[in-house]
Amino acid sequence: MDPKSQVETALRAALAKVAPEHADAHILVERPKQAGHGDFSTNIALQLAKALKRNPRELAQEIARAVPAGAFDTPEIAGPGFINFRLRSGTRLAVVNRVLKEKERYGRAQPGTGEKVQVEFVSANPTGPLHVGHGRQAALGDAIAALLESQGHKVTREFYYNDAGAQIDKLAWSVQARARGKNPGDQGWPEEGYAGEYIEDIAREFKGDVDDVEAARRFAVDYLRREQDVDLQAFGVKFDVYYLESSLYADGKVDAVVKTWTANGKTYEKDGALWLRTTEYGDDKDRVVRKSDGGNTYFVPDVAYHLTKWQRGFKRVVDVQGTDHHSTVTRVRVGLQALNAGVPKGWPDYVLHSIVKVMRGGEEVKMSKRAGSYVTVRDLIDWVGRDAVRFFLVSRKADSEFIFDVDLARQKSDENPVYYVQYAHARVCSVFAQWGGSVDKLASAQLDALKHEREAALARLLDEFPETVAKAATEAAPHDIAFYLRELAAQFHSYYNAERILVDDENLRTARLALCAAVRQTLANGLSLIGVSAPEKM
RNA sequence: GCGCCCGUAGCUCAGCGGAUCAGAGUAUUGGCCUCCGAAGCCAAGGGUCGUGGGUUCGAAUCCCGCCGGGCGCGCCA
Repeated sequence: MDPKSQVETALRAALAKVAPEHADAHILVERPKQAGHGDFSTNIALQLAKALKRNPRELAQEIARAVPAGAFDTPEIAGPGFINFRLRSGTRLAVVNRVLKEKERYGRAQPGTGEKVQVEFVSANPTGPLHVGHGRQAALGDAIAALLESQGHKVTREFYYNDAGAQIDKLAWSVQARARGKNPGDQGWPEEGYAGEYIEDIAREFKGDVDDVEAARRFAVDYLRREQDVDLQAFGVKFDVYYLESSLYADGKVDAVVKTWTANGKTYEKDGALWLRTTEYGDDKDRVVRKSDGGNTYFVPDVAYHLTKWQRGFKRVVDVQGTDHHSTVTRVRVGLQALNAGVPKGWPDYVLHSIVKVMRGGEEVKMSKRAGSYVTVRDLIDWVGRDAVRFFLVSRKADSEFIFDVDLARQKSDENPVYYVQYAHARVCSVFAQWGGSVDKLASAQLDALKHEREAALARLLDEFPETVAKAATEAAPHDIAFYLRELAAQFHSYYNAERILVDDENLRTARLALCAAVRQTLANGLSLIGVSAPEKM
């Protein structure tokens, strides 16, 4: 049993004695930030003081006395009534052996114990190169998928191509116009056409009949999908499923959705259009389903698509999208409800991310040569490298605006958090290279010799990793991992500077090497979750 | 106007199922390499947590108003 569970179990037992009527109360066990407050603490006495009409400190005292002896010293009472636990050194250090035994599995749940889940992200229209917003989605989505996998879930990474809408027509017309030698703004240039340089490339390589819009469309979509794939590959992101919007029409799934709504009595005709009574489900107004010109509005295929997700058996679905699409959240959920297909009310989950601003040389960069009006993922990777892009884009809460400082990310120095973490990993590798012994033997190393507070602090942090990962997975919040890694790297660098690892005393040397190996393993495991490499040399 | 999100140190941001929560990085200043990688470490200064109320023994954290910013409010996707 891990130390935290031991503390929880002991507290539960104490509570049963002191306050049997609250024996099943929720016991919050925290890890105090200040080492002086021990390894764990609980505010349970403060929580129960009122109900029991007791003085919180006295109650805490009584609970503390009732705690069965275990893997920790006698609990202390502090502040208004906190109970602080200090682990015995051996208990605390045991995590080192655990990490070395579990290796890349440390921090992961038993595989195959979870559910079938899906993360949908990027889902860029095939109308141009991927921009930085897609990059943020790719970094977030892939990390969220990895986090869910770490909890034992069977995860499908899915990319949805809107290859059937009006924007594709514009793409085809733009390519056609370029192929005819027209430039943006010329007579005959399509309204709201795509002006980026990449359209010229596509037009140049298009060898088909210029008058055949269908051919131009197919060629352009294929071309851009290939290009996006190349970028995603460079970013290290792989999808399991590419789902084409056009297939929903081909399979009749879009029409089926409209039919079901109508059969369920959820629609009505007005002004020559077909409306869905979304207000029945809390929307602020009803929505048009079929326009007076006969076409569907975009949210019909969206609902049809999400219905397939449900029918494919995904218990949990996370959609990663920009906040500019947040109005679709309600509509997709409501549209699914109106189908009476047994879809739960708040399904699916959404992670909405804010915009990314790219700063370089103190100014915002808005243009890219290739795409014209926006900075591409490829630009970013070319400028700062894949690891830095990944780490940066994942290091903020999704819903906060993100300012990507290109100059900072380029620096190979202490100012750059990516290198800071990777450097910690490389540093351990360097020590092991010098030592030259067998790391495998360290898994069962004796650790009694580790007596410094810095060593205790590292052990505490290592012990915290699994719950950090679990929380990040539940909350779909990869930035927790980035912050954890920074903290672990900081603790390690500090330790490294203060104490020598390769000392003459063999016992101490072995124990310290084991600790370092555990740090390295945990850094590598964390970096892998956010798709960043753990280099042995830099 | 309505809805959602955001407002924490000069700058970029964590913390927000209340207490042991005023934090990190960066910038500034001052130290540390005959010693396992100085891409590192140690130390100092810096914030009435946008603002005004409310709930609570206790609020950056929960509730309401206001101010400031973002995004949505199409028979566009």
